[in-house]
This record gives sequence, C-alpha cells and structure tokens, in this order.
Amino acid sequence: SKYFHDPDSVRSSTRERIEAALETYDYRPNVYAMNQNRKLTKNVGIVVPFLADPVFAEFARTIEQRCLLAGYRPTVYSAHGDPENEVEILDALLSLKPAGVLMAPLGRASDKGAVEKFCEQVPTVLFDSELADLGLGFVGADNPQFTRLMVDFLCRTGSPPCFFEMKTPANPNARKRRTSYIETMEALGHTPRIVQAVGEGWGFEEIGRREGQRAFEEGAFTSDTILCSNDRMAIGLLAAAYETGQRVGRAPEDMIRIAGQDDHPFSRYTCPPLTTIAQDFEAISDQAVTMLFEAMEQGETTAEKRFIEGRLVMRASA
Amino acid sequence: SKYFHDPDSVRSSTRERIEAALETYDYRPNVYAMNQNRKLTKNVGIVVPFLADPVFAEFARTIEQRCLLAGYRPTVYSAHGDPENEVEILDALLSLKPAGVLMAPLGRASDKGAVEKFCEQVPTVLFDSELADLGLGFVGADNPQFTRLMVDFLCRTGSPPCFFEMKTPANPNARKRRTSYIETMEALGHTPRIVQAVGEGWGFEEIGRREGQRAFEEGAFTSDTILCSNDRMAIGLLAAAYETGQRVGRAPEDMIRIAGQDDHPFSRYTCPPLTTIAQDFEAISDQAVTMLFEAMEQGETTAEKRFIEGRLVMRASA
DNA sequence: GGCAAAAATTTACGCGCGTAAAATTATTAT
DNA sequence: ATAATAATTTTACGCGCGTAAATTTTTGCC
Repeated sequence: SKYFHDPDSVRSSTRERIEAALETYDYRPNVYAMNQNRKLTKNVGIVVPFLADPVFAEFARTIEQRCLLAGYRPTVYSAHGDPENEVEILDALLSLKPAGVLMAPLGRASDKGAVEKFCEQVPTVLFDSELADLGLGFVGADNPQFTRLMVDFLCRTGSPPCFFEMKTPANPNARKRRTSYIETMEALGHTPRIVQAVGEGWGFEEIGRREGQRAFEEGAFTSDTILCSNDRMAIGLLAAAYETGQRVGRAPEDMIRIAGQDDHPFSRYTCPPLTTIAQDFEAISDQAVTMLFEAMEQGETTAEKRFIEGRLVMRASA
Repeated sequence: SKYFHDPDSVRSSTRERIEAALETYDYRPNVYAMNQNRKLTKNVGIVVPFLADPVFAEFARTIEQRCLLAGYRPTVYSAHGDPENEVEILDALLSLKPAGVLMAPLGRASDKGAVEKFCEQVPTVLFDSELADLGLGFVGADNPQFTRLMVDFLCRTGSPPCFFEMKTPANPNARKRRTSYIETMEALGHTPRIVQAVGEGWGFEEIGRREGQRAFEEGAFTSDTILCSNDRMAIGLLAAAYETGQRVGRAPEDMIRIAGQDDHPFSRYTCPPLTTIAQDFEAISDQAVTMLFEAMEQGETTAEKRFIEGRLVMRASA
C-alpha cells in the first residue's frame, strides 16, 4: 500500500523486492477494494449538459486532460439535455465518492435543489453556466464582454445589429448576452432590436433555421446585420438565409451580415465562414480545474467567480 | 442483499420491514463493496475514438440509453483520436471488471494486440469500425451498400461522380467505400476517378477544405459531381467550393454537385444542405447492445458480423 | 395432522485493500 | 559506543457487501 502511494517512501531494497514481485506476478490493484475503505477516492466527475454539442465535447476533453495530468481519474457524463438525467448523474456520482466534480449545469431546467444538495456533499466547481451561488465557485465566459466586443465591431464596420436569440433561453449565458447587447447598443446611441425564436430543447440549429426563415419572411429583422446569441443558432440562421436566397457576407454585393458567439468548431466551415467570439476553452478548463484542486487539497471555500474574456474571430460572414 | 437484487424474492412481511428501514435511515449501497466480491459487475464500457465528432456522440448516446434500460451502468470513454489513450482506456476498463464493453476502435491506428488481449478478457462487441475478427462480433454500417446507393443515385440524376477521400484513411470504412465506388462505377460502365486528400488526424473538415481547394485550383476533379468518403470531408469541401466561388447544387445554374456519407448532424445545415446516406444509429446501437447482452447472459460466442443498411437522404447539394 | 419438499432467512466468512498502532531498523546526537 | 530519535516495516483489523452453507419457516400433499 505504502509503495503504491509513493514508491519513494520505502527503502530501495524493499522497492526492489516489490518491483521484482511485480514482474513475476501480473498484479493489478483492485479498484473496488482500494476505494472502499478510503474516505476520498481519486475519482473526478465531469458533468456536461449536452455532449453532442461540440462546444461541450471540447470542454469535456480539455478538462479530462487536466485531471489526468494531476493524477486523478476523470469520468465524463452527459445529461443529454434532460434534467432528469442530470439528477440521476449526480446521484450515481454520489455513490462513487468522487474527490471532486466539475459541472456545467443544464441551466434553467436544472433541479437547483438537487444540485445544491449535491454541492454540499461533494466539492464541486461549476463552469460555463452560472447557477446561483452553488458550489466552490464558478468559471465561465465573460458574456457581457463577448457581446460588447461583437456589437462594437459590427457597429464600427456597418449597420448596428439586431439580436437573434431564444425566447426562453436554456441557460443564463443567453440572458447576460441579451442584457449586454441592449446596454452596448444604448451606449453607442443605437436602438436595440431583439428578434426572439420560439422553441424548446437543445436543437438550436433547427430552431435558428425555422424561426430565422419565419423572421426573414415577416421582415422581422430590422437591420441588415444580425448578431446571434450563439453560434448554433447562427448556423441555423445561415441555412435559413441560404434557403430564402439572401447572400450573407461583408462584401459590397452581399445583402446581410450574420455573426455568432462561442466559436463553435464548425463555424470555420459554414458558408460563408462565421464571424464570432472565441471561447477560451483552455483558460476556462485550466481555471476550473485549478479552483477545484486547490479547494480539494487545501479545503479552501472562497466561492469565487471567474469570468474569462473571449476573442473576436473575424471571418467572412460579418 | 437478496432484497436489493430482487425485491420479490423476500416475503412481503420482510420486504415491508426493509422498506420501512429504508425510509428511516437514508441508506445508499456502497458501490465499491458491492463490486469487490462479485465476479461480474453491472458496469458496461462504451469506447469511441473521437467524441467531438457528433456521429460518435450520437452513437455513445443511443448505446448508453440502451444499457441503462437493461439495468446496467454504462460509462463513455473517448480516445480523442489517440491510440495511446485507447490503450489506457482499455487498461482502466479492465480494472473496473466490466460485464461487457462496446467499442468503436480508432481503426488503422489502434494497437491491435492490446485490443485483442482485452477482448480475450472482457466480452466485447465492436461497432462502426471493423478490426480483424476480434471480440464477440461486429455491428456497423453496410459501407458497400452506402456507396452503391449514392453512386447509383448520382449517375441516375447527373454526371457520374468522382470520389474524394483521404489518402491514408483512419479506418476500414473508408477503404470499403472506395472499393464499392470503383465496383459500382465499373458495373455502370463508367471510369472511376479518385481524388485523394493528404493529411493525418481527425480534422477531416480542415483536410477536406484545404485539399479540396487545392484540387479545385489544379482541376483535379474530373467530374462536376463529387462524392465524398464521409460527411465531414464534404463539409470541408463545401467550404472550399464556397471560397473558390463555385455554386454547389442540383439546380440548372449550379456548377457542381457534392454528396457525402454518414448523415452527420450538421449536414442538414450546410449551404446548400448536404445530400448524403444516413447511418441507422438506432439499429446499429440496438443490435450491438443486443449482441453483447446475449453473449453476456448466455455465454454464446458466435463471432457474428452484422452490416446495417443506410438510407439515401436527398437534399439540395446533389 | 403429519411429513417431505420448497422457500426464505440467518449465519459465517472472505474479498483486497486503507489505516492506525506496534515493532523493528536506521540515523543522528552526545 | 550508546542513547534518543526518526524512518520504515509489520501486524491487526475493519470497510460493506456477495456467496454459500446452515437453519428456520412455509407450502403442498396424502
């Protein structure tokens, strides 16, 4: 036991005997026996709301890597957009006695009571989507800065944008972006115009396409420049623009400009490529993991919140 | 113990006593103690090569669901495109003593020896990517049928296609599609033309875009119709077509037609929407899980292979 | 009512490790 | 050289369950 926890804690003569035995018999430690009688395991849970969204796949991957490097055993769970799944995941996680958990909650749909109870029992850092003041802390995008950056850019290079978003957004990021849009527009002396898409669930592309098409037909967009609440809606809106025959881009002959937010891995390959704000996955993952491990190892409970700035990615769509 | 494994196996009087106690004390079984002294756990491992690819995210999700319904505890692992990760996952999985594993191997890059050794110790069903004759069996797409269906369709509705693929494909599906392309073209009396993209790794969109652009500039595509080995390359090729100013579609004024294979979740939202062959995720997941559970519960070792047909999805790109 | 067979319950024990206390060995100070 | 101290090893024991054997209760039948 001592050897496996720190090979240098035994005399070199003993270490040699152990290692010789290890060569002879192909021993592999029993995970279950290891964890049964130990107050804290080396398990770390990573919970995301929707793994089929490449943005969360990216988060999961980078965080997983960081945990492995720190000598922990990460496991990724996806709620698949369903709050019941989310609760079940937390429940299953509880029986794994994880040393800590990194969680991006579903947002509005999350069972806050369940998440809160969980956070009391397991050191948990929330990321991406802020949920009250639960857990050890929060790390996520600086949403106001995202939208400010983009609105500034769009106003500087063309007409002030109208804003295309979900009527009932699934997570708080969307609300922060809306607020920031309104504030930035007013600060620049323009009138904010918001177009809301009706729809539920995580099929943002489809909602963006369907509602975007409707908005085009009804002439709901009062500007030739449309800023979308996120890239997935923008991808849907680009499809709607294509279907209704509107040329998108920033060249003189183009009719409208479309921009997104998040730098979705596919935004580079839309036609035209999507101008957007890039999430700093590395920084968010890094800081979330650091926050968790510091709390785990030192027992600090600062309940800190950190907001990471995004970077403007200029492409052809705006 | 008896009660938890089957509540009906105890007298109703006993059951009531147990359930009353369960109400009083918030007991939760200890996962580690449960699994330690049991020959087989209820754990099921799901291993995919690259979770950031929505196709695999979709596979993972449907298979996960099936396992949960059957009363097992599935866990999803992604190799993130790296064979070393794949081996590490198998190693970690081994210490979890899973009842069974469903694995989509990386393909060419996989450490076949390691996979083979693993399959000898754990009941494993391979899916998506065929790897020799390892494991209990294989379930995946009927690749020749995919390509045949599409080549037939393209020839019937326009010029015979040339074929755009990776020079060194990562998995055997690509090779089967190439073979099927050649055979179908010859059967229809056309000369097969293959354009190969140079590149390594899992960034298929970028490879498709870069190499596609090069091919357009060099006039390497000898037909106005291009069938891509998979949707992700097609998405990249669409971007390349856009950037080089070629109109894609099946209308009279369009210059080229592009088709893919797999029905990637984003293919619906490309501009124009991508004509492709849809994988039957449900059927593949269903049959893979059924194959595993039958083998697990009855100890059968048929080493069966099942190939699932795809469905033509006609959209605007071809 | 009595007996055998079946079903359910109780008992005993071990899984392979972590943990703490006890015993031993090595190192340092005097 | 010897005692005091530190480092390391050995010993003892329990974690909470699964499993099988021993025991008790219930059921079925004549």
